[in-house]
Amino acid sequence: MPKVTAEYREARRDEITAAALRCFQARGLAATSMSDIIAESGLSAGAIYGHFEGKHDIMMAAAREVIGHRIADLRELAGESAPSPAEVVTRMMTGLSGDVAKPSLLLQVWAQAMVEDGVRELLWTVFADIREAFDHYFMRWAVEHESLDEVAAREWTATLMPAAVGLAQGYIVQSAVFPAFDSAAYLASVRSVLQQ
Amino acid sequence: MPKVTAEYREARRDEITAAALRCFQARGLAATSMSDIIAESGLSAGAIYGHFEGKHDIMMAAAREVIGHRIADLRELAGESAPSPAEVVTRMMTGLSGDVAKPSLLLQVWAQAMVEDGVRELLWTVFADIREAFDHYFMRWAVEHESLDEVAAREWTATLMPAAVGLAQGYIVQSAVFPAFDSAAYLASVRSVLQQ
DNA sequence: GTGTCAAGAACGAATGTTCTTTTTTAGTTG
DNA sequence: CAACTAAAAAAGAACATTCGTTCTTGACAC
Repeated sequence: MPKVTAEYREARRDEITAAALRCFQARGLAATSMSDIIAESGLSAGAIYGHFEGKHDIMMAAAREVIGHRIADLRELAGESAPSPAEVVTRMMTGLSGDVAKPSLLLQVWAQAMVEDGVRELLWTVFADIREAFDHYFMRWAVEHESLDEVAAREWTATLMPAAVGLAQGYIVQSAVFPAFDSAAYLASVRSVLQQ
Repeated sequence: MPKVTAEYREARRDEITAAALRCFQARGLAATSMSDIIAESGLSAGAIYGHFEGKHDIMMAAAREVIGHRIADLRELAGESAPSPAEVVTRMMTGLSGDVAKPSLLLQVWAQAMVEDGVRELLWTVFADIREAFDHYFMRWAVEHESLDEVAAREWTATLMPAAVGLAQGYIVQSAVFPAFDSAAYLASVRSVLQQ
């Protein structure tokens, strides 16, 4: 029989995850040590190991936190009137600001996925979700605004998809790498190449 | 007075760098240890520290090796007849295959740049070079094929630039992350959004 | 033989994790 | 409602291991 409520435990977990995210942001995913996380959280080693199995477990929780949020943004578009491809991609990118998922953290997660199976699989499912959402919106746009039949719309969407995803990824790379990244200019550029 | 020739020393350095690159590719930049590099190179700790100051020094050499090659490709375009933006971006991406700069390694370097000043500065200079090259080709195309005057060409280029760079970065991310990445489809998609 | 190179044992510091101890908690009893 | 209890959570010292680096030794080139 537990001595604290489930809510309390979950809150503690979130606390630790948040501290870990701050460390990952500052020092990088791989370079962050347990001591760093312990110090940042203000807790002790024993406390943390009561909530997570180990460093790998914390990293996965942090990665989930970081890349999971991207989907929610896209779902919100569902209610609005059929958005153009440029609007869909724009939403994906602007949703980043103010999120836990700082671009530099996303970059860290991507790099970690090259090396760690768990992160890679997590990343695949998220990218699959994003593509599915893009596909939904693009198809609708193709039929309603480009006046294409189902077959032509499918082809049009398939052609557009890689570049649309790539533009979103480029946004993340550039905003992470360049200190004076001009977000508005990038969005304008995206609108321009995706024509409207 | 050295007992071996300068060529011998440089060859040794390259040997070590190559071994390090193999390790970085397999285990990731941050997770690779000196023991890994020592074992992979077949040399000893003493030998390696005779050629590099330390791990940081090796990482920088590897990073230079990885991202430095991107420029050479672009320079080759200079001779050919004014390439279209799509051709420029395509060249940037296709040049990756068969290079030391495997996309997954580039991703590692980008992530490392978030954390290590030396790598970040190196990355900035490379990206600046790439943009400069893009700028050169885009301007020429704007004047010769879009019949724009200098001022309009500059604006046209500025609008196109962020997306063009982003598309190239998206290619790297996708080819690194997705096991079944369809390179040809991506290139077709780029040609499509950059119209021709 | 003198001066450089390579080998690999050796070093302290830092790593992720566990273990023991102390503190806190919720539930029970008087 | 106060005191007690059993159990769980937190603290932090302690652990073996691995880290990056240095040092000592022997081998080899000129």
